[in-house]
Amino acid sequence: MNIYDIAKQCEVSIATVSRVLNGSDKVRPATRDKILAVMKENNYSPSSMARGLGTGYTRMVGVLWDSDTDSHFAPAIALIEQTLRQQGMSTLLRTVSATEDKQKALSELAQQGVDGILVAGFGLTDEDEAALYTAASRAPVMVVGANINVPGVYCVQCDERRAIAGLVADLFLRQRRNILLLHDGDTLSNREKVEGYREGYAAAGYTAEDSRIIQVEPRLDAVNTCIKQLLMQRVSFDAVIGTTDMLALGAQKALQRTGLSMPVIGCNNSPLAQCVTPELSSIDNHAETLCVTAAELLCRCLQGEEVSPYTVIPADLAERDTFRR
Amino acid sequence: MNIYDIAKQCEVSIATVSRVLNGSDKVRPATRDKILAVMKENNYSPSSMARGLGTGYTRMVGVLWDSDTDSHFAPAIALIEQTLRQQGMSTLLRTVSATEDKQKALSELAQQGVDGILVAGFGLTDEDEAALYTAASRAPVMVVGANINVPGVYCVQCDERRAIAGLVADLFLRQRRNILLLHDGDTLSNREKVEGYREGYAAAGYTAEDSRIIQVEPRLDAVNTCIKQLLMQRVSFDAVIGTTDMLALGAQKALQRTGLSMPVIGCNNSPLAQCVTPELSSIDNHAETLCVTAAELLCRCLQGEEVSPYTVIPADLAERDTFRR
DNA sequence: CTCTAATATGTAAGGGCTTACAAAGGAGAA
DNA sequence: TTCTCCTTTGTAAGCCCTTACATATTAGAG
Repeated sequence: MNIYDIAKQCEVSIATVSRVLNGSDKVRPATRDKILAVMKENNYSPSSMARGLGTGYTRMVGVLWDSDTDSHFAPAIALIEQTLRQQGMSTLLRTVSATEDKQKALSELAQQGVDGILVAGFGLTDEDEAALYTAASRAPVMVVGANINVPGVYCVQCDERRAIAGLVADLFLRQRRNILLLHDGDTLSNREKVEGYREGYAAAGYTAEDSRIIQVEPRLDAVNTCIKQLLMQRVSFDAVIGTTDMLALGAQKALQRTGLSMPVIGCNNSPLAQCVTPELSSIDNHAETLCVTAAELLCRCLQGEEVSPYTVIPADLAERDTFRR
Repeated sequence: MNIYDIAKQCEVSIATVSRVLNGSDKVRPATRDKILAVMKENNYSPSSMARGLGTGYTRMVGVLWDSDTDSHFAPAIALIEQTLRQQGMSTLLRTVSATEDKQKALSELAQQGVDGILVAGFGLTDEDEAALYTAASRAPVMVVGANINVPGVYCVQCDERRAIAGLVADLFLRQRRNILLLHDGDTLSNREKVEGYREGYAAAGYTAEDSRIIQVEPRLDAVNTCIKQLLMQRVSFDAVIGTTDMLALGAQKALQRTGLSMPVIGCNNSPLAQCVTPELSSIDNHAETLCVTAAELLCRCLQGEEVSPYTVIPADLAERDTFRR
């Protein structure tokens, strides 16, 4: 069943059918109704392929998704899909693991003919900028949760740097001066968090010590080992910030086992944080808002609207059991 | 840059270029090499739209994903995408929330022109069978985690029914005769679990009481309220099985608050289970294996291979803190 | 009842690829 | 050298739409 069949049944030309398909207003209502009726009757739906060929647009957005991210990201990707769908866009999903080549993923996605690209939940590093640039020359690229200054690349980010700086200030007020910062690698996003941490120290007139900025694998057991080692090495600390909830949680569990108690704060405010006992405090990066905003802005961009290349939304702290102590 | 440009640069016809593109063996090696070189040089990639139009295949699989599922499903969807990609297929993601019309989602997906459909993490009910049937008439449908007897619909399932029956038997051996079963609705999958539960009772010569089969919203607070109510109503139980980890976890937390301790077992063995203290026991449905198998079978099916309409893999129990007590 | 100006519809040319069929080229045999 | 018979390449007809442009219809004005 194609557009010709419909046209024939309605005794009109395919152009008229096509107009109806595209919501053109230059069709007499009676004609339109008849065509719509016949379409429905025959359960006709136009070939997205042919349409794509004709217009040059696939109405698909490629979503690049870091599959190693905290699983809290699952709802986020659903939100992205829903938002895109509301704007008439489909979601072509492409996952990338930490060990995979992000650049390759990006270029493959660009070659798939998507109209736009959304990069989400991603530990982007400097090296990825080139790939982003190339991809952006094919289709607008929207990055969630990082700040990348590349033409054609748009960013939506949550101000976690400031949030962490504020958190450090707060801890200082409570005489916590040796704050451990756990992160999971040199990504753009982590780098901002480290900056925030340093800013917090600087604002209080201190200098953050590198020995308390620790990189660790994002697995509970790795964090456990790490904390134990630090204790053995007599590295002193009186509070822990993790750049993800997973890291903070690992630390919390490790401390719990050794009978220690101190403020432990994670990032992302994932569902995990509320599931555990004691409940984990976490910096809320409003992943939902971030994702929805990103998807919406991308769609606007695709519709030819002028869109700001950088959008920030504020973060805040979800204070729970592991905060005041 | 299109196939004509490449053809011109190589001084061959587009047919030859197309043959190279499709890996036909009827091209002289020298010609092939030259064409490949020019393609690479120009960073050419064929239009998937045009290809789709030509062949009738989009090389896309529509993945229908229940966005309300436990977020443990996130890794699963990544696995699906990766498996499909290995087979040369792209993933068109479509999420559906509990309140949305699954049938509509299914038919929209079918109309998008995907070559196959994979239904995952889904609380399917009887009513969805019709939609599955319709969708299956357009493209093969693969359902993960349910057993649906509809032509054109393939299923891959984990034998949770048997696993739960076994679990109940085990609890009986430990003199637990009043096992609470928490589920989150009348889905095909839950129904099987309930059946398993009943089977377990029956095998021991008892009859399961409906008063201990409780439906509850899949939220921690709802479960908490539910358990409290049950205790107030003096419904006696000496063990809890949840059809998801979330449910079991909610029960565990509620019991903990009231100072009670008994075996609590969830389903799905999500990462959550190991993150909490005490660690949650869970029936492992091997979601990863399930997903990979489903994706692979679907691809085989798309390649015209004969595929069994129903595949089962065994479940087993991850025994943790909340099991032996 | 014309004539003009909208408005509604039709025609046909792409868009970039696949593929059946036709044609040309080359190798080996006679 | 000429004649088959493969092998390699080319031609052209789709695939199903969109859309610029041409044409037909209609409404309103005169």
